[in-house]
Amino acid sequence: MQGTEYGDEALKQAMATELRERLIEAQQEGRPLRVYCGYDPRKADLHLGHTVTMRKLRQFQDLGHEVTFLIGNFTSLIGDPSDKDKLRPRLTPEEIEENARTYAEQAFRILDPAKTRIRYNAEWLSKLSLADMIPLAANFTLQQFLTRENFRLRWERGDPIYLHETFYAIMQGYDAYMLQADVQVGGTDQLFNIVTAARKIMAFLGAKPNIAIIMGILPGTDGVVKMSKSLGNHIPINTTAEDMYGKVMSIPDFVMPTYAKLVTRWLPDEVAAFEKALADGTLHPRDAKMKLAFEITANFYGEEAAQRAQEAFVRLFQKHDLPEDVPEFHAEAGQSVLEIMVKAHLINSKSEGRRLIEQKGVRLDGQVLTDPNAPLPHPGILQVGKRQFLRVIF
RNA sequence: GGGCGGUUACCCAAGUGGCCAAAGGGGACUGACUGUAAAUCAGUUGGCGUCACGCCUUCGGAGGUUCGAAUCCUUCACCGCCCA
Repeated sequence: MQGTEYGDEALKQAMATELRERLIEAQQEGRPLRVYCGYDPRKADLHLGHTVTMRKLRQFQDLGHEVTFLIGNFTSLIGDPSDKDKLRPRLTPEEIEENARTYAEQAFRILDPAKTRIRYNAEWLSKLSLADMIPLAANFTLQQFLTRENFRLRWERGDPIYLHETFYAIMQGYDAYMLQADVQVGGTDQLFNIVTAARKIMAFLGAKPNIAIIMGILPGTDGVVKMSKSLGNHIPINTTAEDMYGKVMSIPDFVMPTYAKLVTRWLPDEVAAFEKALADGTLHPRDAKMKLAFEITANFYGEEAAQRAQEAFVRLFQKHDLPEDVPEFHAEAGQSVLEIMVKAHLINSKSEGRRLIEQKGVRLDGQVLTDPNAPLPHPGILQVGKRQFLRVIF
């Protein structure tokens, strides 16, 4: 149950007990547990936050259970209650398919492809009729939805709550039923969908309710707010080992334990030891973070790449040396610093470049440049900000 | 259907005729410092230029009033609250 977050001890105990019972039951029936988690492929690029549930699925896989990676190609057409005010462009089936493919591709950096079933919920949801929906919907009251924090807060704030958003939970419950799931994994934002909706619908349709594994939410690089691309605090999966390593190094010290729990392969004992060593000072926070960054990077890019990323990090930020590979740029003699930066896409606008120069953020071979319009005095290594380098040659 | 209120930069949010490229917070970026791209402190955060000065574009869309509009008027779109 490492990294789980039920927000209620009784619920956690109930789920733990039920999981134990279900394990015994499955064993007697000579079958593995059926575990699933659903993902809506609205965006193609995943970040670390998305991998928390995948890691939990992977653990189940490693223990020999049957894992289904459910792609919500139907639910994603309708929309997720969490972002409400943006009009979502309707994705074409081709776009959804493309997103789903890259989604699965990235997910397989964590999941074992050979042991993962991929299903699409349009397979059954698109066939439900209104007549089918009525008895399903009759399991719920508006009051139940309104007690859900997510909706309640919006209700109190006077934010819109659309009618179709209530379908979402019902559809997710139906997914669980169709997959005959023993266990459903999800983030804390899925608590209602999994515990209230899915269990109710499964029971109503005569199946055994699924057991909820509710994972904590991974904070972003700011350490506080949920990781999300639109907030700019995310660590993308499709990047480089160096970038991932560096981004992990930029998280605040206090969230290290959370990261250790949610996005490493470490066992509970190891995490506890890590936490303890940090708390009593036997592990230096910097070394702890390097260990964390190494583990996370190795997980996605392999040990070797993680090693290289770590070396690059030490060279660049601890010893202030140059990175190994510096891109080259052919400048014409007489080109100004600003022009070179724009041409090499180091900056987005000339104003941005001027600001950087004013802030002493641009260096040539270690010398701070002060005049944006002056021609580059000589070829050399141009450093823009902390981490952008360019070998300028004439 | 009626009445009232709202729509501001990456996000949240102030601004009700000129001192508004637009307060504050978050995020992001830069510098100093260091234990690191952490923490802390300071700064920057629409674009362009002949760059301590000027020009252009932006406050939901389109028109209008005015010497001058994010601010006033008309209209359209969307949202909320109350009434039906």
